[in-house]
Amino acid sequence: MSPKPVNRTTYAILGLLTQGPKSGYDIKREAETTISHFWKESFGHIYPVLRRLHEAGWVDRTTEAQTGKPDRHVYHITPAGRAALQSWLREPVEPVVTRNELLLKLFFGEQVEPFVIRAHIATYRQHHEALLAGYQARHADVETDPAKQFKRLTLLAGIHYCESVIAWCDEASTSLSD
Amino acid sequence: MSPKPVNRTTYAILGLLTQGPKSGYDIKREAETTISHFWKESFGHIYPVLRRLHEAGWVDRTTEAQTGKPDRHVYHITPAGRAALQSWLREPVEPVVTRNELLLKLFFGEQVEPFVIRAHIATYRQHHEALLAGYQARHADVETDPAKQFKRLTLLAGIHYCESVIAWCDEASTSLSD
DNA sequence: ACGACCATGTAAGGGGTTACATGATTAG
DNA sequence: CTAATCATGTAACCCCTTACATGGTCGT
Repeated sequence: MSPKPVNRTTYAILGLLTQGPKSGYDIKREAETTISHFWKESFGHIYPVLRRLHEAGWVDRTTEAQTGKPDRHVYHITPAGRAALQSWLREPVEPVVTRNELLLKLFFGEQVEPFVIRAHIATYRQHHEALLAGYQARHADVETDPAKQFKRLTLLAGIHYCESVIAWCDEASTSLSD
Repeated sequence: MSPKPVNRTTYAILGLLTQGPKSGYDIKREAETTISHFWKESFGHIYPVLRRLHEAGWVDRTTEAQTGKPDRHVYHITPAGRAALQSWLREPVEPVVTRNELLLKLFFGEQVEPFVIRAHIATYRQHHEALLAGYQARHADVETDPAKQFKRLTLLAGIHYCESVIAWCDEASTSLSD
């Protein structure tokens, strides 16, 4: 019940735990299949944060002994954890500027031969086309299920984003070829 | 001429120094007026990095004595620094997943009353509308100057991005009101 | 035989932000 | 009189990733 953990990993984990008890390993897997298009977590951070969540009383822990593997620690969100998550959900979202390395290279593009930047943009476009295809497939899977509305909307955000990137790449390529 | 600095701040600084010699203070100001829509730097990082760039021989430094202020250190990019920048510019851009806190809150939206999420989206939309207006104004300023093509394209990316966010917000709002 | 999956955790280290310390000048 | 601008730098701190350590089972 001591120092409140406050980083964003905290809330990602608490959120995933509202969908059922999970081990650290489960949390990683679940994050990869559900929120990975806008959120990544690593084991090296998940385990220490789970420990702090436990100390803060935001999660309970049960241990399942296993043979040939480390004990499996299963975490359950507590009412205090749920309250902490809700209070975070209600807080306003601070706008942040995301660093974009492609744009940084483009901005200093005059320092290299034009084909270098054109190639970067072509790769960037391809990457976002692949992402888009993935999002569209996953979107189709959840499109008609009203219980998956929130998930659907996060995928829709990805779709819009990729489409805008692709359109920009095309404009930029044209502009750089003149 | 010792340990190569390799972080991204390094290259942002080197890039800005190709446009003329600058002090740490100048670099911060310049970053804010040119690349701030996709890149932020803080003093607490600029000064130590400049020092390492100097030690690596990627920048030269001249000192201007001043009255009532600390000495002004002006940094000039060296040929070695320029080569380092170019080699970085030629390297492929690694795709990264950017954490998006709004989407994380949305994903766990069922944990709070619907109006909470709707309000977050409305704020998000407003914010991106304001950004869009700014980008459009700056884009108009550079639209006809072929020497500012790269800058123009980074602004265009911001415009596309904001438009896609706004369109998504509208779809999401409608979907959440049904 | 080899890799993937299961399962936890630590250690090292980098990258970055914020706050602090100092202080003169100038504009509103 | 207050805030902003100029100007440098340090210290504390957090957040997070990568690599390491360990090792059994299962599929191909």
